[in-house]
Amino acid sequence: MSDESKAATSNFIRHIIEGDQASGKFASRHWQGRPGLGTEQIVSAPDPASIRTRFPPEPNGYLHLGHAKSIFLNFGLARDYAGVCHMRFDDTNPEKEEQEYVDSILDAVHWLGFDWGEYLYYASDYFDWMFACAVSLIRSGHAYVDSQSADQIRALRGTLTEPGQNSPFRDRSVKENLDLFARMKSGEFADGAHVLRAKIDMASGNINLRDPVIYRIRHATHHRAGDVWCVYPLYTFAHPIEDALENITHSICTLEFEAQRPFYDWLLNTLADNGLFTRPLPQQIEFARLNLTYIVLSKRKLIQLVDEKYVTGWDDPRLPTLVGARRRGYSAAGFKLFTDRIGVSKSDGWIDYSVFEDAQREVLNESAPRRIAVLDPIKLIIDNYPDGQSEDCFAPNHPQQPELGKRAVPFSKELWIEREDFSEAPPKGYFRLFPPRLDAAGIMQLGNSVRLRYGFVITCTGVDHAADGTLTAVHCDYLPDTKSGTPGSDSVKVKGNIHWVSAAHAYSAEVRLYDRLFSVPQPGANDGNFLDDLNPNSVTTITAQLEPALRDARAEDCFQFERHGYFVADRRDSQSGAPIFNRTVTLKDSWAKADK
RNA sequence: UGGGGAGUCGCCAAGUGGUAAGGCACCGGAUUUUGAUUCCGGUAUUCGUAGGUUCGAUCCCUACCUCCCCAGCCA
Repeated sequence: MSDESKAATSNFIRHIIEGDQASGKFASRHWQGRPGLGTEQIVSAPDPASIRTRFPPEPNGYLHLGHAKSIFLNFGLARDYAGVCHMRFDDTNPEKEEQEYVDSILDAVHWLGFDWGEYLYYASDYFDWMFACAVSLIRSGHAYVDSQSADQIRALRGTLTEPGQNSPFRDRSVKENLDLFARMKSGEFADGAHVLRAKIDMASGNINLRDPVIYRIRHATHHRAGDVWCVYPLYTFAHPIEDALENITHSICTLEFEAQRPFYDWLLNTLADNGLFTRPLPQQIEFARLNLTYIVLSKRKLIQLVDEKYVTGWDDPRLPTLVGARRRGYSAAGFKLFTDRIGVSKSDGWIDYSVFEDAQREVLNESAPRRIAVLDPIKLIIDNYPDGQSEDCFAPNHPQQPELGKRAVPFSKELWIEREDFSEAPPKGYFRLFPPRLDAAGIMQLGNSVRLRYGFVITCTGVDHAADGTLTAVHCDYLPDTKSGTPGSDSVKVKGNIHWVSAAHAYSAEVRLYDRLFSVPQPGANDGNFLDDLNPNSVTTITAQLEPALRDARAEDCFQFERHGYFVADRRDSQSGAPIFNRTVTLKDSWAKADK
C-alpha cells in the first residue's frame, strides 16, 4: 500500500478484499494475458495480478464527478492491493454509443492520473463469446426464445406484489430454440420479433429473476462492430460475462444493481456448470453512488443543459463533467483528496458541494503561485508620489514556499485597487481604506491607513465624485520610508493590507467569475423542474486589471489571485500572450460571512 | 401488502460483545504584509425507536419506524 493511500480510511470493500486475500480465494486463478473463456485461462500461467477490478463506462456520454469516485475506487484498489484495473467500454447497445465518447472518457481517466496500460477492453469484442454463452444456456435448458411483444412480456411479468406468469413460448424445445436463435442472429427477423430469455422463475420475489431478457434483435450499426451483428446482449447478461472473461475478482458497481446480483451469480454459476468458466467466479460488490448538492449528475439532465444551451457545451466550467471541471481549474489531486475524504459505504447521503470545493482549495493553496489581480477596479491616486515615476516592488510567489522566489511588480502614482477595499461609510470592524470623517463628538478624524501589499503604507486623504455622485477616485498620501523589504517597513503598524496594480502597467483581461450553476442544494426538489433552480448569476464576465506578469500565463496555469481565490488560464480561449482566466473557487472569507 | 439494501456528531465515516477513531464544518486562542494559510485547544455519557439476552450491547435476539433501489427488448 502506498503512503498516500494509508491516509484513506478503511471501508467494507477493503475488508472484503483483505478477507479474500487472507483466505486465498483468488490465488488459484490463471491468466493467458488476455480475456478468454475459463477453458483457455485454466491452462495458462497463474494470474500475476492479485486482484482485478474494472472501470466500465458506457460510451454514451461524458464522465462526471460521480464517475470520478468510481475511477479512484477501482484504480485505487488495484494499486493498493497489487492488482490491476481494466479500462473497459460497456458498449453493448449500438444505438447510443459513439467513438467521440470513447475518446473523451479515455482522456478524462488519464487526466485523473490513471493508466490502464495494456488493459483496455471493449465489451463489443466479446460478442462471439457472449453468443456462445447464450447457446450454452439454451442447450442446458436455461434459456429460451420468446416470441411475445415487449408489451406482452411486460403484462406477464407480474408486479412488485404479484408473481408473473410463464410465457406461452417458455417450453420450446432446445432444438427449436437453437434454430430460432441462430435465425435471429442471421438477420431473418425484424427488431422486436423475438428475444432470448433466461429461464429461471416467473414467481420469484426478485423481479430480475423472472426470466430476464438477455438478447434482443437490433438492426443497427455498432460504433466498433459495424453491421456484423443484429442481435445484441443486454447489460444484465453481458456484464457478468465481461467480468468472467477478464478474470475480474471484484466487480464494483453502484447500489441500484444490488437486486441484479442474484442473476449475476446465477448466470456465472450456470455457465461454470456448463464448463465455460472456472471457479472462483467474479463477485459483484455495490457501493453508494455520489450525491453532491448544488449540481445534477443525471445524464438526461446534463444533456438537456447542453442541448438547450443553458451552458456553452460539455466542457462548460460550470458543469460537473470532468472536462468541465478541468476547464474550471479543478485538479486531479483535488479529486483524490475529495474521494479520500468522502469514503466509500453503502449508505446513500448527500455530500455538500463545499466539501468538494474545500478539497480543491486545499490542493490549490499548496500548489498555486500567487499573483495580484484587481477584479473590480477603482483608481487610487497617491498625491505625494512624483508624476511619471515608477519603481519595482517585490512579491513572493508563494508565502509558504520562499524557495519559489519573488517577482518584480511595478509601482507608480496611479494604481487600481479593489472597490471593496474602500468605503465611504465603513461598517463596524472594517479596517481597509476610508476617508477622513467626523467622529461621534464632532471632531474630524484622519482617513484610515493601510499597507499597499508589498509596497508602502498610505493614508486616505479624500475622494473624487462625478457630478452624479458616483465615486471616481480615491486620494491618499504615501509614507516613503515604509516600503516593504526596507528597514523602515515595520515603522508603522497598520491592520489593513490591500492589493493593487499600477494603472500604467496593468494587463487588462477578461476574467470569468463562476458560481454554482444551481441556487438550491437539490435542484428540482421544489417543483420537480430542476431548470427552475438554475442560478441566474452562475457566471459573470468582467474586465480585470492584472499584474503584468500574468500576461505570460499559459493555458491551464493555475494561480491564486491574492485575497480573491484560485484562477486558471482557460484552456480553450486563451491566446499566447493574452490569457483569459476562469475563477475556480474563491478563498474562504470569514469577514464576508460575519455579521456586519 | 413482494424482493433487496441503509440508518453512528451539522455532513461524511471507522468500530461490530468490553465500555464511541478520524476527516470536513463549527467554536475558542496563537502566528500571519492574503479578514487566506498554518498552529494549538474544544466539540456524541451516546450509536433510528422500543423491548430482550449478557457481568457488560452501537455490535447478538425480537418487534417497530424512516429512507433508498427493483416491474426497459437502457446501463
